[in-house]
Amino acid sequence: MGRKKLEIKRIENKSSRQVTFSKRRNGLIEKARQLSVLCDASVALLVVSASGKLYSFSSGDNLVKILDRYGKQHADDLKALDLQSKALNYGSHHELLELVESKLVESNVDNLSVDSLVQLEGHLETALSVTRAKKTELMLKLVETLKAKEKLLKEENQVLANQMEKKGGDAEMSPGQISDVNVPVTLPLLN
Amino acid sequence: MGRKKLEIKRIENKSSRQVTFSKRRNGLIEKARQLSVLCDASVALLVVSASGKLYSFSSGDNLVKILDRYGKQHADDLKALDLQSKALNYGSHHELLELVESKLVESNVDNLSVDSLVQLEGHLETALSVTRAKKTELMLKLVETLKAKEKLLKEENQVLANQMEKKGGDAEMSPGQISDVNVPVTLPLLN
DNA sequence: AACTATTTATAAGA
DNA sequence: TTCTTATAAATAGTT
Repeated sequence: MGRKKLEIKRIENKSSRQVTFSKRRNGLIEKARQLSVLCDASVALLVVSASGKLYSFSSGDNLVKILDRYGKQHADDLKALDLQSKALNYGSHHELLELVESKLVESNVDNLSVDSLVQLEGHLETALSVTRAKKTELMLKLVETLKAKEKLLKEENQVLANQMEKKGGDAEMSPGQISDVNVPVTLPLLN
Repeated sequence: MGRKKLEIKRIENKSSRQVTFSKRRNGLIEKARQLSVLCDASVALLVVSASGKLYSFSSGDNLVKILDRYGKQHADDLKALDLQSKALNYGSHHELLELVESKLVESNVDNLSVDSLVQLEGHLETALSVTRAKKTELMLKLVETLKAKEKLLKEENQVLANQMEKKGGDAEMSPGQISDVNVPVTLPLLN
């Protein structure tokens, strides 16, 4: 739907690929929203760019908003615990379960229809997917931050080493020895 | 994009809502496919109709195809075990984990970049969501089947009761007493 | 399911 | 990125 008909195959030019990605992603998300509103459907959409950035839409707005805040908390925890993600995963599932339980209690389980349970399950699946993807995004950011820090520290180290050299003296330190904070990044594949 | 501009709010007329759902769902899935191809992005789309039917798209075709077959196996198991889904859930996760492990071994983990791991995680998330939703769909079908069976049996029961009545005699059976197979359907909310 | 008048999305260009 | 605009695509209402 543009000036020319576009073949559906990978766009080789990088910048036009990015522009198209941005435009079509927005369009897709808007279409997903419209479908969920118009037809009363449960819709979940996850888009991960080639560079690992997450964009998502979910019709389960309430839960997702809760999980957005939750995701921020998660980010802070990750920073605090420095990638000790295992415990956090259990934590997150636990919290989510509590949330679900309270939801079920407040709506009087026994009177729920199979249909509404199925719908709830759909929302939960979505919320879980979004949470996991968000976690990945946050971890990526964290990794980038750490890499940036590492780079700065190495530069500082280099400067210091040069200063030592000027002063002269033994017991020199090779650059990178102290500041080499190559964090062992073990991504949890399944939560 | 039709004869008239349509407000984005729930379509009240049921049949036009269904028609619109069908059209827009197809459109959305096609758009999702195009985005993933054109821009080399990982896209997952789940749509659940108000009646609980699942439609999905995922750019991780390989895994999803495997999981489609896997879903059929799952269906057979469900039938065999008569809704003893708890054990099956563990089974499914276990099998999926094995699949992942073999994938990782065959591609030599140590050489994988963070990016490709992230991409793999995305695919797995999708696959898991699809599996869970498919499971729900299958369970719904199973429930429908059982309800249909129940109805047939009740009718048969009624016929038999009438025949008994004609013959005359004591020790009659009230209809529905034997054939009342109301299965306690406890849907597992989180797998 | 098709058709078709319109609206919408978007490719290219600025 | 953002805006503009010519054109392709999607789809609302109709048959």
